[in-house]
Amino acid sequence: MAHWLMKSEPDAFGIDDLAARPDQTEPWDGVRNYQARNMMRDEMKAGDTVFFYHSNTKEPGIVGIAEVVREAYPDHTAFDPNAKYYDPKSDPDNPRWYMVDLKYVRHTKRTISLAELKEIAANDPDGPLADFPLVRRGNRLSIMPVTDAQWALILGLE
DNA sequence: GCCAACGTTGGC
DNA sequence: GCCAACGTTGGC
Repeated sequence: MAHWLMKSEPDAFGIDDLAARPDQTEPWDGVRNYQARNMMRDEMKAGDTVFFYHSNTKEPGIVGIAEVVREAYPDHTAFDPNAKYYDPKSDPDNPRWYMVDLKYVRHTKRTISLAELKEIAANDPDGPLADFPLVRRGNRLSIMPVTDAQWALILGLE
């Protein structure tokens, strides 16, 4: 089972919003980045576990865990001219954008902050977090893979 | 709110 | 196919 980290702005859709959804499940629509799309479309499998990350907030960090419950299917919001992430170049017969469904698993016991993860990476340059994209300067990927070692280390910080 | 980093667009 | 301009992300 693979692991992932997915970013969301809590002002737009946070871990509490996911927990409050019917069946605690939400389609992860609006991804308009090819690298992120490719990971969702080609690699994410049902049962994969996900660190839910809050970005663009006072204390950015990992706040919860979710699970992939539906594998990639076309993101229909790209076809809707009234949708926020409408993309006129995405054709229903040849969809450009995909989404998965995420289900809430639990909150982490505390926020595992970006600052803390960066510090660990800096103090252990050969450790599991050394090549974790999240702690790299200028990283803007909204979806990234998490190795087993990274997953275990981060969960151990709770 | 600033701004660095980076992806995308479009002219040539 | 290059690359400047532009838009977005996201930490601080």
